[in-house]
Amino acid sequence: MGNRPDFSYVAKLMADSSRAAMLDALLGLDGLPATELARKANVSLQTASGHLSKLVEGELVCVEQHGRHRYFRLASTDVAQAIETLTVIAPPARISSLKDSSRAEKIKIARTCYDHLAGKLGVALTGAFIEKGYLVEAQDDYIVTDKGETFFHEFEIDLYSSRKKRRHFARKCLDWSERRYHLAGSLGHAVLMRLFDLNWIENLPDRAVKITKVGEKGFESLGITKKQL
Amino acid sequence: MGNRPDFSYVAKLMADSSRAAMLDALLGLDGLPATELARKANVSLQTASGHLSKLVEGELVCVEQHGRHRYFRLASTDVAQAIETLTVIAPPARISSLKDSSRAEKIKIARTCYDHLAGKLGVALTGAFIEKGYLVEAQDDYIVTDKGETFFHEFEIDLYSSRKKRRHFARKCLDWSERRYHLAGSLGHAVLMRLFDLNWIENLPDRAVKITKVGEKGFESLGITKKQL
DNA sequence: TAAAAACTTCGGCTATAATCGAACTATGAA
DNA sequence: TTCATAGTTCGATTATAGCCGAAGTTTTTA
Repeated sequence: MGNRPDFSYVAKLMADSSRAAMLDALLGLDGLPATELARKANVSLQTASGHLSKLVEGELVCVEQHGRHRYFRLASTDVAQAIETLTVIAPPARISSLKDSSRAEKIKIARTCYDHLAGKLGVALTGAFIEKGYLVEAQDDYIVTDKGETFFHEFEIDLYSSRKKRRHFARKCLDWSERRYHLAGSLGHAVLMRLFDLNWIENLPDRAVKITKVGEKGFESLGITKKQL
Repeated sequence: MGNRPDFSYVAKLMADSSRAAMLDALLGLDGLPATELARKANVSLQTASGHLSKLVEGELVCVEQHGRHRYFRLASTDVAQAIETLTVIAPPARISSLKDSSRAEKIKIARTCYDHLAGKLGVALTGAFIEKGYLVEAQDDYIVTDKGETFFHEFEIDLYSSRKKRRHFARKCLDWSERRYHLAGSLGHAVLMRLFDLNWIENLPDRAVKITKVGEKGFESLGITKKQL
């Protein structure tokens, strides 16, 4: 290898199935304690602790200490992005039961991707924003138009405080199931939070998301029909 | 894990340092025989053969048989993309010598990324195409404008035969050093080939690329100054 | 001040897989 | 038809690292 960063180091950290299960759980945005992550990965607390120190050492994960609790999070959205990009070329999950199959279907329709909306719904919503002229595409980001400023204001999303955040504002993110870009960054996060507030969507297990009755009408008002999903 | 594809399977394939060295070599676009890949990874032919069957089995790599030779390639640009995205969060290569440091610098300025141009130069060139109105951004791709059609024709790139290829035409690709998108796909490839033909750039080791004297003037005519790089 | 909870460290066991020598197959050249 | 080249398969060895039991540290609760 030349003088490029060594990607195999990161790959090694993601390669172990226990660590992968923990990273997967951490894609869920909430900071989780070691006990919870041990449970998700089906290993003892000691084993989990060892894995977590490796992930922290490798800067894939960071810790916040609150008294005797230590909450683990993904270190950056880049880590989430890397996991999603690997998922694009990963072999599809083997479907062993009817229940699995319906779950797999749901997760492709709508899910959260780290801290924003992904799946068919995420892609469709981003498409609708562009269609209506609220967003335009730029190199690595989306740009909010004047029309968009008005819209997001009416949608009760505070663009000012989103922009202030020390992170990308309207980043593009590649989706593993749709292989299309969709809105991420602090604006993507704010949109997701607003959709929960409005009760347009509800959480299902494994980061899948369900569209409520109210949501169906809401998304239709933005030009997204049920058929598209 | 829910019913998502298992990214740890792919990570495991990339985690071994011998396989990583092979994948790294294959980012260089040329199909390479097993003997060559064994040499790059510093392992015996038997070991290399074992690794390569795993990579093929995992669909990260594909083979073309020509008589007793078997040429290995990355299976898709998505694989190259996944490697590049992992590289974004990988720890920087440790710089142990002055020679390493200048090599690391060179590789950030200009290099080939799989089959197209990347690094500062790749990003700057793509930026110039957009600036001059030859390309506009779309969701996952760039679109060639009418002005662009004329330009690429004058630049002696055959858009028709690039479009015909069974692959993305003007895809976006994320760069690990610049963290910016740049032009990939068959058009990105054609541009790279044309730059070699014009003798604007020359190959250095490890996929780094050097701008020639002729190239300096050429890139300047496209509005890319040496300072930008 | 004692006990419980959250987590880490240490040590030994075990399974996985990376490695290469040796033997094998298949293609191409002399 | 014989030899060389390119590559694969098999088997034995070895190193790595994942795993948990046991014991330790620190903080909160009682």
